[in-house]
Amino acid sequence: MTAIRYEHIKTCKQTGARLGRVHTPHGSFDTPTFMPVGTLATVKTMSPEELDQMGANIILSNTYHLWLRPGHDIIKEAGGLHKFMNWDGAILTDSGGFQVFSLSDLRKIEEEGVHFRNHLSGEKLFLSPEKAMEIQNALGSDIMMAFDECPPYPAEHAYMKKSVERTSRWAERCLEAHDRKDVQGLFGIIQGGEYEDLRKLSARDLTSLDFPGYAIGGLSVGEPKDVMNRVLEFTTPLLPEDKPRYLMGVGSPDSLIDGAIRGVDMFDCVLPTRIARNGTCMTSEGRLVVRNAKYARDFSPLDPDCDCHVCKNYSRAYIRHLVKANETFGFRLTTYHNLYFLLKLMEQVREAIKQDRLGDFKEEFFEQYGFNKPNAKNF
RNA sequence: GCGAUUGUGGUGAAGUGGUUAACACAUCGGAUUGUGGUUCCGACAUGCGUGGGUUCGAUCCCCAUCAAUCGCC
Repeated sequence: MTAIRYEHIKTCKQTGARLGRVHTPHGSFDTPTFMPVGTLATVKTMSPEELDQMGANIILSNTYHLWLRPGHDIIKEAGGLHKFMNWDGAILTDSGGFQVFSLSDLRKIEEEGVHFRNHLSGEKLFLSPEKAMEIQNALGSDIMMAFDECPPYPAEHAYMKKSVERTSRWAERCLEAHDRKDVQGLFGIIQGGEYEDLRKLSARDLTSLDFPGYAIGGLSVGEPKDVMNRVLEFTTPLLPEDKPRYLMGVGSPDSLIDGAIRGVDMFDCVLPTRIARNGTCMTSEGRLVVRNAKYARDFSPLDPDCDCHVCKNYSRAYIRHLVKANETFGFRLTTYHNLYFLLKLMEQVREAIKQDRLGDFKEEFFEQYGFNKPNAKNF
């Protein structure tokens, strides 16, 4: 019995995008989907009730951060992460592989694992495939991620090859160490940077291990958009059609659509929540920096086309005031709206796939959002 | 009325007889993609209360004047 099962519903005739449903021990969710990020066992500023209200049914949390604080032993004692944070939907945990590279300046990679420093205390730590599995088993997430290496962009082919091979060996060790396969599914992570031969190598290694799902890692690490799209184009066809595909760390509206078109089912990103805390919102007419002075007397909603709780009840002027004054409620409003915006976008993407018109939808959306303008912002 | 002290950008405040007058906050922009909630980067005083004077040169020295604060009548 496997914890995670992918149900393919249909493929968009116009683009090849997939409509599907993923079943987990904590409910099912329709794909393509976006997963809000809750690093420290909370999607910053949002309550689980609000996440539920906005339509989220899977969130991401973090092995690395929860290991350091409060400690996975405490969460295990609480009865697992779901009970600990009072979230009954699905949870995916990142393995800590990325954090070791993004948060720590001192790190040393060995075959056994990675030595690095705790970004909070400076204490020396060691993370390995076995340790990452032990922590995620203790957390009890529905989807666990393999411990991988995420090299920076750009990286030399020679280095990338070594890294990919090591990540494959680590993936095998993860599978070996994971001992709750009946209630937690472990996803493998395809690496290989921008190199087609290495993506092939990585995909071949990992698919031979038969994971219940596959992630594409090493993208959205600073490479241009066209590189990401090209890599996706030659990587998703290497993955089995009966398993979910997860593009890690991607969350700008255009990338979500471009990813879905290339066969991706799941996405996660800190972008909507992070920019929300700095007063930037995603709207159907593009990015809106609500803290800008021009909104001081603008009593219209963030997005006139949005039917979320925030847009129905609060004005730009009010939200700007709260954000400028550093009021928590302001961050809550912008965060709620941004997450709703992306969840709604994915709903529209699914509907477009259903109607075999995702290509048309992309055109319309890009036009309205402003991605087609010469000096278009990234998101 | 007398005495003392102080007058530097929106605010609080450094500072020196000599190129671009610190810094902080506020303000105004920008950034942000497997999380930095109090993050990062930029912009922002042609002028140092006002008027004279000394000097090659004054925000910094001198005089006058105005203002504020404190104290005394």
